[in-house]
Amino acid sequence: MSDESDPIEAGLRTEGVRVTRQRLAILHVLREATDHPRAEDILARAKEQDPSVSQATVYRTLSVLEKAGTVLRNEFDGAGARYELAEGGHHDHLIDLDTGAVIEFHSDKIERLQAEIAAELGYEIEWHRLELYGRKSGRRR
Amino acid sequence: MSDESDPIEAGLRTEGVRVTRQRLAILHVLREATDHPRAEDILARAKEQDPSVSQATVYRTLSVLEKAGTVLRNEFDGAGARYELAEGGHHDHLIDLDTGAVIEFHSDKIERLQAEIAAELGYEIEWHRLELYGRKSGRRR
DNA sequence: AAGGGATCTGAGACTCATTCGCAACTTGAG
DNA sequence: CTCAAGTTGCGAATGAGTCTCAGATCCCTT
Repeated sequence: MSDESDPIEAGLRTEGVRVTRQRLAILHVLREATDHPRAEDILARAKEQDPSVSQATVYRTLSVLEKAGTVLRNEFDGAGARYELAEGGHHDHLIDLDTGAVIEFHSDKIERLQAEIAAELGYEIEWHRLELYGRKSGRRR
Repeated sequence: MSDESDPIEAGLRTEGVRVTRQRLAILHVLREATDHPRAEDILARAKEQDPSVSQATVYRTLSVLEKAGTVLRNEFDGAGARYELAEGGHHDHLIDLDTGAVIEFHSDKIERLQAEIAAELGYEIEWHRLELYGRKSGRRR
């Protein structure tokens, strides 16, 4: 069941993170997810695969994976954190205020400007968070 | 004690928001604040001026003032919201990871780029959140 | 200046996401 | 295969923020 050729799994093992059944289930959920699920959703989906997964473990695992750099935590709306796998490079988010859909985007220009601004203020950016909240053009509010 | 010539106060009154002793105390705290205080801090400081102010009222008032556009709510670190008066135009934040200091900045260029990107995706931005987390240049991590 | 109804407020109960404590169970190095 | 260290499930605990409700206050009206 455990695919030793999996790069994420191997990476975790290398970092001394134990790869348990529950963690694999949660990782699997994140891989399949096309949305940015909340802990609650992740728990529900992980249970389908392994009913023994508990809420506490979901939170603990997400925390472990976040520290390992495998998972990213977002807080779009203030109704609980939403998670995504960190694969595929850095990106920011555009949240559709009408549907709640989350669109990922990336702009080197903006990244560069951010670094410039920080430099002007005498800082070096460690990380940043950019979220755009908007509606499809031409929609009545 | 109530200064009728105060623009914020007058504005609220005009919008049908009642100006109470407690609300004035909270408003006063926000005016004096140079940091971006949390609800907890605001409560403590407001109590110095008017001991009758309660936690519930702080939250309710901040919510009322936010809706009125008088106050801005931020969530920098995930340890509770931090507030600031909305006067002085839009700006973004740079958070010093070493000291926790919050530096305000504004860049028309970035704002323009954000709008462009959103437009390309078929969206119009309603509002956005940009936070840079960094350290003073040349500091060892 | 006085009346009075809608709006506010304080206190404490309550919600909800997230974290903890601990005994039992797994993982993985040797 | 063994066993210490790392994990897990459960349920209790936490903490920011919200709600309920009776009493207090604001401020429009007269």
